[in-house]
Amino acid sequence: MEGSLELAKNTVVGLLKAGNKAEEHLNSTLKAFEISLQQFNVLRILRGRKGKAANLNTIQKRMIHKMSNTSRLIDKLIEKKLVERDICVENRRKIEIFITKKGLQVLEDLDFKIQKTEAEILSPLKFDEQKALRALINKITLKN
Amino acid sequence: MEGSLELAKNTVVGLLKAGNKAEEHLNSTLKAFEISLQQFNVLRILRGRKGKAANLNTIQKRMIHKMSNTSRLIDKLIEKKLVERDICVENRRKIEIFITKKGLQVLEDLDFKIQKTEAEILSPLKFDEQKALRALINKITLKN
DNA sequence: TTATTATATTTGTTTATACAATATTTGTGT
DNA sequence: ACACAAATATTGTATAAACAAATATAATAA
Repeated sequence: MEGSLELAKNTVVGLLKAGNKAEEHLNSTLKAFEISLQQFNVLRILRGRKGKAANLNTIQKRMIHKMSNTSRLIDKLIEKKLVERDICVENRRKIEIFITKKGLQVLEDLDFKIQKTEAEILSPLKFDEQKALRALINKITLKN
Repeated sequence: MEGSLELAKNTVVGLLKAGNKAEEHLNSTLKAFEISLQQFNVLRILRGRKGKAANLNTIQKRMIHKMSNTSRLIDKLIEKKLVERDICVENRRKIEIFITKKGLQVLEDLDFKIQKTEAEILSPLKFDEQKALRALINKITLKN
C-alpha cells in the first residue's frame, strides 16, 4: 500500500514538472515574438479588461509568478509600445496601465499559435480528463 | 456550453499557477537552509541512487527545470560540501557526482519540514483526489 | 593515422528573478 | 495641522536562468 507521504511527494514533484513543461512549451512558442510568458500573461490580463485600465497591484495579484518585479516587466512592454502607463488621478500612488492597439495586434497574432501549444500540452488528456484536472488544480490554487 | 479552447487555456494557466505556488511554498521552506529548490531536487536525486554516482547528464534529465545550468548548480553544492565531483575513469568526458555525508544530513534535517510543506500545498485535496491529480499530471509529464 | 563528427561538460554573457531598501502619496489619530 | 503609519510603486543589488559558444574527450570514417 502506498503511503500518503510518498503520494504527496510524487504529486508535488509531478505538479512542478508539469508546470515547468507547460512553461517551456509556451516560452518556445513566444520566443519568435520576443515576448516572455510573463509579459504575455500581463497582455492577456489587460485585454481581458476590455479597454479599462488596470493598476500594477491588480496585475500583480493575477500574475503567475507572484514574486516577479512587475514594474520592470511593464517597462519592457512600454519599450515595445505594447502598453502605456499613466498616473492615476484619484490616487497618485497608483498607476494605470492600458494595452495599446499594437499590443492587441500582437495578442491576435499569437492567439492561434498559443491555442495550438495549449492543445499540445494537454494532448494526452481527453476532454473530461482536462475538466477533472482543472477542477483539482483550482482547488489548490484558489485556497489561501 | 464551455468551449474546449477556453477549457484548455484555463487548465494550462491553472497548471502554471499551481506549479508556481508549490514552488514558492517549497522555496520559502528551503530558504532557511540557504538551498534552492533546484539544488534540493538534485540532492534528492543523488540520495535516491543510494551511494552510486550519477553523471551530469543523468541528473539533468531528471531535473524539474530542464533548461537550467547543471554545471554551476553542482558548483554551488560543492562549495557547500554537500556533493563531490569526480572525473569518470572509463569516459573522461563524463563526471560523476556523489552526495556527501553532510548532504545526506541536510536532507534528513529537511525531510520533515518538506513533508509538512507538501501536505500544506495539497491540503485542499482528499487522498483520492491527490491520486487522481497525480495520475492526470503523470499523463502530461510522461508523454514526449 | 588523421580528419571529422558526436558526446559531455564548462564558460561567457545577457536578461530575469527574488528580495530589500527607498521614495512618494494617502490615510489616521491626536 | 502635525506626526506617524499604511499603501503603492520604483530602484538597487545579488543571485539564478537561458542560451550560445567554447573546450575536451571519444567514436567513427577515410
